Amino acid sequence: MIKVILYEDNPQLREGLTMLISGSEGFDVLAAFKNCNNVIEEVAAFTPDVILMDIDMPGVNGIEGLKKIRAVNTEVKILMLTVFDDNKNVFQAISNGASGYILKKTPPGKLLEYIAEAQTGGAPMTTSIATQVLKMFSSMNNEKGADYNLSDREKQVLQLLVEGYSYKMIAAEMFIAIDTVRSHIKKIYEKLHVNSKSEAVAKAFKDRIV
Amino acid sequence: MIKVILYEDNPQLREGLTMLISGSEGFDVLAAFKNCNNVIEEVAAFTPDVILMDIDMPGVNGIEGLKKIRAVNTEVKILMLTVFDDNKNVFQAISNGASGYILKKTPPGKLLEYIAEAQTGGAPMTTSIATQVLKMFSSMNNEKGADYNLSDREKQVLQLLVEGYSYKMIAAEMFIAIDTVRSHIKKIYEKLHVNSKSEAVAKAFKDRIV
DNA sequence: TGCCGGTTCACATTTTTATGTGGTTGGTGA
DNA sequence: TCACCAACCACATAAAAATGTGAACCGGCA
Repeated sequence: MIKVILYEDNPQLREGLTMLISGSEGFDVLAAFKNCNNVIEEVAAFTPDVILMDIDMPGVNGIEGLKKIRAVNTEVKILMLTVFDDNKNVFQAISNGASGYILKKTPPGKLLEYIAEAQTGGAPMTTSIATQVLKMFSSMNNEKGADYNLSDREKQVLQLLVEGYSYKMIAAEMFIAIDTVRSHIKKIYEKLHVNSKSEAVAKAFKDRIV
Repeated sequence: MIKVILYEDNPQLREGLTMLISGSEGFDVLAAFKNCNNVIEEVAAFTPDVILMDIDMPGVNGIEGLKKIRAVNTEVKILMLTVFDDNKNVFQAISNGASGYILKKTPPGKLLEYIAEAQTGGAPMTTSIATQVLKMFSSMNNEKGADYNLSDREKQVLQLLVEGYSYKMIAAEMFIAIDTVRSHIKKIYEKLHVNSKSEAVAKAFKDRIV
């Protein structure tokens, strides 16, 4: 028996979901609330397996509710429920430890399936959500394009600079003279269009050269 | 009719998948290859809707194949296929524009469903993969914890350091004497446990102080 | 009230960086 | 073969940064 509690401000939907879930074999709705004002106490009292959390609620919204719960409980599964596959909310939800993110228009059968998946540790999401998540990821990491034509040796020097090595230490590490380190760094600065160590380090981080 | 091409080095699996997919209503396997050596030409020649790409292939592996395709074609759907829900590969795949990521042990029915979902723009993934993706996301954004008790003024100085300002420029920017800048920076170094500008900058980036 | 931390400034010294101007070697490609 | 460039090294000088010591002012807090 999977124990569920429910946060949803719309009375019709709250009733509907409760009936749907409680009426299904293997599921039980312990309680349903119309806001997150006492979410911590309620979760502690009912110890549910899965929480269905509407995002668009007046007062304390679902994301806030999620944060509150996760601050004290990292175990319980929390499924975020929303009408929109809104970019910002998706990001907020999953970076705050939501177990899954599903649309309200999900058909009843799928919904139950998702709850069950969440309970066993899966991360159910509708494919439209998954698409968003993937897009966010790929937009985040792809832009490493410019490597500024740094040579291998120059990259190595830059790497050590980033790790806080002084010229002397780099020379020792790379078995070359300190003056050679200097000339490498001079070239690096030219290629990166900077003129100080810290700028080079910052640029290395920003442009993900390292 | 969904047009599929297939990259898989294992002959049995290649044959099996081909038969499964081609034998299903609405699906057709145009071709199946055992490596990615000519992936660009092949994709251009067959113009498939969906590509099934094994990750663990000798020679040019699936991730490389993915990159090659995405370099010239951002439209075709590419489903990555693997035996492991390996963290690094998942990350690599989705940040390089994979349309979905599924395990080989996925049952045949589900597999066809996933291909169809991919074709219509969804992002199919098994729940175990989705869990990984979510974990990656939340681990990425949550850790800003340590702010090292920097005072407001110290944060401001650090901010300017990161942007490549010299002591002199910081003094001018903040309307204080250069010696004051020095003492701020000294304190910053103490709090961050570093002893050079570039280390401080690197730490600021790593720990997301800025 | 006295102490603490943040902020401000000053002076002095050493170390590190930045810049300039050279040079040698070895491999690559026209 | 010759030009080019990465990688190596040297010497010199100016600028910047790191370190040390000391001190004044202010606000909050015990």
